[in-house]
Amino acid sequence: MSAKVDRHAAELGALGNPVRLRVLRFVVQAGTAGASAGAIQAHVEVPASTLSHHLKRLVTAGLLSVRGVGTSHVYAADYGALRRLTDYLWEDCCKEGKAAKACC
Amino acid sequence: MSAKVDRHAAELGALGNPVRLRVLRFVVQAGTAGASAGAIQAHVEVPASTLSHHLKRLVTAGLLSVRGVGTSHVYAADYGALRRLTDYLWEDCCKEGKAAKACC
DNA sequence: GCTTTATTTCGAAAAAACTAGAAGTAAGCC
DNA sequence: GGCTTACTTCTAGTTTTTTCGAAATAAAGC
Repeated sequence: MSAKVDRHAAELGALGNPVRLRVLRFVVQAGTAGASAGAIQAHVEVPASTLSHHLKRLVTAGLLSVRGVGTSHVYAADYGALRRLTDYLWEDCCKEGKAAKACC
Repeated sequence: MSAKVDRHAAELGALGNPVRLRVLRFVVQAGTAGASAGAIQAHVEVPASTLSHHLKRLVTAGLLSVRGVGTSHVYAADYGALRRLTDYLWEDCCKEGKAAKACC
């Protein structure tokens, strides 16, 4: 029960960095085909070793998946995980509020 | 333009901690009336000084607002900010994808 | 098998986050 | 004015994050 909060907090923490957030959005926009580490690097413009570290964290958090294609590593978004995460933030919104309809 | 990414990354970073995520959900569920620091503390069970630190960060990130009521400090969620944040993650989803309808 | 290309792992230093006890502030009550 | 309640700020120690050059790995092509 508490594991759920921890997992989602880890996911949010993974997104709580400008470089990683830009990476995630780039990959989300790339669709199910995903994007290679090289393509991502061209977009975010950070050293390869730094990017690799950030990609690893996004994968560990479960927001991205990797697959090897030749010498390239292709990253794709886990849309299900992302949906569950955004839904979680709004879960039971205003359940205590009486006259509160404006919020959700 | 880059400020937007940075701001949202700061918001996500603010949510990237189990204690703060539990706080946000509690306050979101409390509706527009909000919840006092004391009520929040009873829910998350951390020392007052630790909680105060976390609350401050959520306010600084713009996800929560505070107002003083007597000796109490009442925190309320900024539903607009939260909505903009969750929308941002899905913005332009699959815009590069051809046969990708399943994701969004 | 050697070279190139693509990316990850190692290592190490600087910055930031997390935690919490102790002390401070501020409103309300007697 | 003094006491209580409700929080916040100060201070400090520990852990985590962030960064990136250099070295390592791994698949392909010649």
